[in-house]
Amino acid sequence: MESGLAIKALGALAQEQRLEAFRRLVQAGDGGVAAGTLAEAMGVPNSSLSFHLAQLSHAGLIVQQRVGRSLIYRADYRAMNALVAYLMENCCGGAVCSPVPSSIPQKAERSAA
Amino acid sequence: MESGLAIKALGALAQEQRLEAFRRLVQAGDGGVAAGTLAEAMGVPNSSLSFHLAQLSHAGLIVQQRVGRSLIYRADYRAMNALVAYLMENCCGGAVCSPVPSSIPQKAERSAA
DNA sequence: GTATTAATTCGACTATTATGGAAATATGAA
DNA sequence: TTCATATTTCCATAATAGTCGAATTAATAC
Repeated sequence: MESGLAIKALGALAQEQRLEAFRRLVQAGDGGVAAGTLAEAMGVPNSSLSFHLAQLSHAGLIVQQRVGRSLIYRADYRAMNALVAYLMENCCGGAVCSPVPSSIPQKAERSAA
Repeated sequence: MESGLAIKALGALAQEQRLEAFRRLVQAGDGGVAAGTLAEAMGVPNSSLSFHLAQLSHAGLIVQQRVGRSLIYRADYRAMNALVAYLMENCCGGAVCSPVPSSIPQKAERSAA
């Protein structure tokens, strides 16, 4: 991933409503969510959410698909993977950034405290 | 990591100069870099870089330490770890986000000791 | 065709962020 | 103390981002 795209993706996620919207889309999985449904669930005006979805979309983090009158949005996991990979490669000293998802029992905390 | 802090960290990295500054600090490792040295290396006015360093600092991604007349800045790897972990847990479907950046040359020089 | 539903784009506004020179603060040296 | 260095804070300004009602486009149904 190129740094300009990473910056766009980071900026897209760096906002309360957008982060929440993205999280909901991730949770919704492959089925995705229609724009209006999402706006109502979040208690945000349609036009505001539309603005935020456009930003996420422009950053490549979500994709849209028209189904009848609705526009279904879905998280693009590959883009998210690419972003996480970028951060680990470029911002974690080139070494392992100890990714450790919480479900895995942890052996020991390193010197950290 | 709490979502408010994640948003701050994401926002801190979502800017060209700040992302570059952070990357340079990561590369510099434990020795850190003085503010002025970094500003000159990046070709950015001192006052501008100071503003950006303050943002990174406020987001918890870097720390500062005075050494004589200089202020040395260092990347805080734990904060970065926490951010990556947050993204993987909350924005990758709760499952593995297939991080695997294949072969990274392990640099081995880090606080682990 | 008109009406209804779903969503976006427009427009006007407010708020936040970024920029960089000048002034202020902090340290160390003569 | 006075001078030089290192960096921040202040200030004014420019630029970008966020908000949301109203107008517009798109699809479907009657």
